[in-house]
Amino acid sequence: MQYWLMKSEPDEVSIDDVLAAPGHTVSWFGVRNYQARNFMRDAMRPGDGVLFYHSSCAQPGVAGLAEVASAAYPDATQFAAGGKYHDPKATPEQPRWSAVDVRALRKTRLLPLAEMRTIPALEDMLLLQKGSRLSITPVSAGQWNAIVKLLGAGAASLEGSDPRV
DNA sequence: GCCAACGTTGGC
DNA sequence: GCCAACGTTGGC
Repeated sequence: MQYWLMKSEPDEVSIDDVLAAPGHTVSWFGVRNYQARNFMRDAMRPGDGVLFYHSSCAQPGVAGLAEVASAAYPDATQFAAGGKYHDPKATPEQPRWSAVDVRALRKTRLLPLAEMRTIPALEDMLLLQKGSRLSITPVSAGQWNAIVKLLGAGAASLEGSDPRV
């Protein structure tokens, strides 16, 4: 079991959007960074915990808890000629980009980026490192537990009695 | 809108 | 393999 932080622009896909989707699940497509792709393709497993982070918005920060809901599969948008995510060098035989399904578990209070920066237990988070821009980053168990604690009782564990919405 | 920082591309 | 140019990210 591993933990991840995944960034989404709420104008595109917010935690509310995922909770409103069928099965509270969406396909995480459109990643076009090799490091982020490698995390999805090589390291993510169904059931991994996900901090759902809102980026490029007025109030950047962790907005909810989610989980990885599938193994990685080829991102279909890479094959769509004329589409925003088209990659002319990708073919169905030799796909370049991967996606996973992500299921929202619950919306939390917003944990602002500025607050995260003040918490000693989080100082090593990749998200907080200078110049870090990766849209998917691994989160340690200690960082996960510290954040879940900050977000309040009931969020303490993904394996809890009923953490789902 | 600004701009620092990073990733990718492509000429050489 | 180097590195300049360009594009993107994302906080502020």
